[in-house]
Amino acid sequence: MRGISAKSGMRAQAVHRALKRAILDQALAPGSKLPEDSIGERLGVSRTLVREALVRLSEEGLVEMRPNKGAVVARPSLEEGRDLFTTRLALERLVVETLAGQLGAQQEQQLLDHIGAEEAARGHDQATSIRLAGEFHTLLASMTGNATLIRYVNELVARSSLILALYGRPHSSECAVSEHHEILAALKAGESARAVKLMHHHLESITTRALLPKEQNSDIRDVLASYAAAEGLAV
Amino acid sequence: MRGISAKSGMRAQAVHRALKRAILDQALAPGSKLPEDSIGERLGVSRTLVREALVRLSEEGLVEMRPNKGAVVARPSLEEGRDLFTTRLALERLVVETLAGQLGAQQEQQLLDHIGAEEAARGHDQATSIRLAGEFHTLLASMTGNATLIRYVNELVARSSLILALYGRPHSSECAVSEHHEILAALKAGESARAVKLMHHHLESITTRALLPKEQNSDIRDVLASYAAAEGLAV
DNA sequence: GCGGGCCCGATTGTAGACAATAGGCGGGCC
DNA sequence: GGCCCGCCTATTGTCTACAATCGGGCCCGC
Repeated sequence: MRGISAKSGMRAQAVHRALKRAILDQALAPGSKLPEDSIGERLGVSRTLVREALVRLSEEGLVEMRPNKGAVVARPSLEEGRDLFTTRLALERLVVETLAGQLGAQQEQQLLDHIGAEEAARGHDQATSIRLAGEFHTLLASMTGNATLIRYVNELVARSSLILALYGRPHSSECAVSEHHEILAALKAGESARAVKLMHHHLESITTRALLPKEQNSDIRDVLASYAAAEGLAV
Repeated sequence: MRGISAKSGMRAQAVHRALKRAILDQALAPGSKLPEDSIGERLGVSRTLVREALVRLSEEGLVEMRPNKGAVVARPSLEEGRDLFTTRLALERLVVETLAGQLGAQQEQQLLDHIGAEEAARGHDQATSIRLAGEFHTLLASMTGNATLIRYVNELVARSSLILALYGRPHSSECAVSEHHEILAALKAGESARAVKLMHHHLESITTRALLPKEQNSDIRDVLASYAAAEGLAV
């Protein structure tokens, strides 16, 4: 079985996408080791291509390459996470400012459809729900037509998944769908300032809802308690 | 002569820096071909390392990799340039908002020193002058301590050099030093809004001073006129 | 028993060989 | 004479082999 099929030149890209998806799906959790041979063997390519993919991913901030020690899925600190959301807000602010009052009918429909899909997935498909929530933001960004902006928003949304995977509560992104709808409404109405305010509130609430619960749980005994219970150990 | 000396693991990075510097110095002009063997031979490394560096540079937007056709120094269109500056403004706005009223004495001195260096270079050393102008912005960004923000501002400043190399008038960045000084003053005074406004004006004036002279000169006859004159052709 | 240094396996770092592709050149066909 | 087609070369795409490095375990001296 060759997971990667296509012709020359596309395979490096395929490896990159495969790893990226695996990371974003949390099939590869933050901190996981990424040995070049194992990956290459599993994907049917040589270390060369795996290496290229890892370099790309490290440039995107999804993977950390430690010299002579191998690559791991990035494990951003909570502070890095907060900084990331701060930066993300600055860029998404530009997105809504650019888009306010400028959406074509087709784009509005596309956004409505997307929100519909989010509502459909809500509650019964956690993984899809989270993915769609992120894609709403990348979809908005893509409508600006600003290549640099699109690229950065994509990167930051992807990295946000890592942050939420590490520090987010379960179910924390559930109630965001209505906020997406409000943002769209403000954009349609051309109310730039309101759209910015809504986006601000939206991202802020993600960080406070999901991130702030920083109960400095660095005591390894507490951390291990639930695992111990799951294994029938330690009372 | 081995331009690259250091020990294992650092050489790929060295190649990357060498190429990046060459591009930013315009020793490698936008559009230049970047053949892997020639570069490797010149730098005393194998194509493997050159390739890794090129991949990194392409992720940073300084190099464009066309499948099976080799890499070239990126040649952003004028529209991409404008979008880039729009995005850059959004991020630098965050920089000054973050920094306003927060600068330590040591940081203020560092910025003053830098502006001093800019003034010293003004007029008689064009290349240095341009480089220092960019570094003022990366220096500001670095003081935020926001890793993501720093990284993106660095990238955009670097790419801005490409844009200015392609579309900028000579001497266009000469009068910017005083604007840097004004921004610093606003930051010291903690006047966030004024700092934002100054930064906005500063970047805007770069784009209008240097970029806007977009006299849709797509008629090849016009484009060639000056070259013809320089060669004593075509009257 | 304990600490430190050496050896060894696993993994990364780098090079060079081989395969595949693009684009130019020349020959042949209209 | 011009156009199309198939070789040919230069260059990229990918692999495999070899060298360097890290971390862990073992042995030894204390």
